[in-house]
Amino acid sequence: MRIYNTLTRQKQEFVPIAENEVKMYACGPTVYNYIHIGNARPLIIFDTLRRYMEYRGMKVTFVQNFTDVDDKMINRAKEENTTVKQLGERFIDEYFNDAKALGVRAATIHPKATENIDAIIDVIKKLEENGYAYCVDGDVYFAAKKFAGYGKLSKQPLEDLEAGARIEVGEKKRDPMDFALWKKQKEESEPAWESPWGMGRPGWHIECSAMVNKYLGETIDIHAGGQDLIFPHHENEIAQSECANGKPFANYWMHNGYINVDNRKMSKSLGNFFTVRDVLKKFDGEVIRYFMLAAHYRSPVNFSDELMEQAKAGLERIYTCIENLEFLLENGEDRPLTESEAEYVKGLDAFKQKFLDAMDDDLNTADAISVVFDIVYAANTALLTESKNAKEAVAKTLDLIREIGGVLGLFQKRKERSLDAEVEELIEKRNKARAEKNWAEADAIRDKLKEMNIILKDTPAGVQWSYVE
RNA sequence: GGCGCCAUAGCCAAGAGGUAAGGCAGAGGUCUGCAAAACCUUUAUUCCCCGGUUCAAAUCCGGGUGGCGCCUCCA
Repeated sequence: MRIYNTLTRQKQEFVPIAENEVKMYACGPTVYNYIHIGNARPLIIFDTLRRYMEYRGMKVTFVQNFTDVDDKMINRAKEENTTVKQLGERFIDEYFNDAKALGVRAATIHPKATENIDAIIDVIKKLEENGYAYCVDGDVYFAAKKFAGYGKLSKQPLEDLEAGARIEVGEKKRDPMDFALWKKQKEESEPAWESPWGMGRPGWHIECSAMVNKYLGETIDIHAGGQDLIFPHHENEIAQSECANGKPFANYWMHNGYINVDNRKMSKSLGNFFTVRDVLKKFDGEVIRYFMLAAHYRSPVNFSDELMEQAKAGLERIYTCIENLEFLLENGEDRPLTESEAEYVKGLDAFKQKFLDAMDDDLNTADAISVVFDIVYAANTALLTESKNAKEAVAKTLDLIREIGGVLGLFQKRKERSLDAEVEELIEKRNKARAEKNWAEADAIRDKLKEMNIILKDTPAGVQWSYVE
């Protein structure tokens, strides 16, 4: 598998440190609000990457943190008249609700900053020992210029960075490029922990370094996140981890592109964001997931209702096919494949290979989805027109769609397969009316069922029904 | 100012030297008692523009134009 590595700005063959084992870390959300659709993109993308690697037989340890203490948390807790702890707990719960709706599995480990203060302090201590950190009146800073590799991820020359850097009022850094590792407690009400530098809390960047180190080790395979984290967050993580451990931090850096609204980056700070929760009121989580995976993860994508409608319609084409195949399977025959069916089944293998090739090429999920449409087309032309198919041909098609879907986190929904007696009776009555060419009654019954959200289709293999919301 | 990304049909979107995938929407048709679904036909002689390299360029190089991002909390 080839992966685009931000560190080298190239697609590279992915070679894990330990054979068939992947250690992967992604920066998770700060839990002071519902996640927005822009947060959803990396969640869905890297969940898909993890699923694919597992599918290819690798053991993936995936760590995604929750930032549950920082300025935003503190401010929000004040506004809501609650504690930082309660705020964090609430939105971590809400995170899992949204993630579930998006088909995003829980990571192997979801560590919280507040539960890893010891590990964080240890890293800062190490940095101090190694001469990269200094304490000024209870605040601890990282001396960026001491690290020769500073800027290697963002490819920013240090001088140019410095020109744009600012020093906030009240900060006591020695150099504009330095950043906080530990922040002194300013008010009683702020959450704080004991440390060698007094009561305080961790800076933002250090928690990721500490958690990677604690849960995955000194060097990991993949570190992932949004492009906006490249600088300064990921740059700082590299500096902290490599200076503490004296070893490379992450071998592959993966960064997803933004979600835009009217071509402008969607972000909490611009206020032009949609929460996942809101979008879920209009569209199924699977539509969101499909939408995200229909474009390459590194390119920017616009978000709008219109685009979501398009995504929904595309997804529906696939589900219609799945439903048709399920119906065909019920009515299929247990018999050997005919020559043309055998030919068709052979073609399925080619589709699978195409899917693997797409995913191997830097997670090209857009191409991977187009393979599903290829399968849909093949099935529609080869199977749908027949009244009796060999069960094997139908089952293999369904299996392949579900297999690919399992990797993409799509196409797993199964419709309820039971009808109540009243509906069964109506369908029976309509069949009778149709046999007698009593079209008026047949249509009346069909309309009535439609009102009950049951849609009937008269197919070569018989009457097929489906339930719609 | 520094660093970087993007531009492919009405819309979305792959393709990254070998002659433009796929989806959505639209139009016409086939099938159907009528529908639905599906299928067929149709929608880019051309990939923002201008040069160059090459037998061959949407793909590589140079120069424009337009849009966006990071450099400050952000996925």
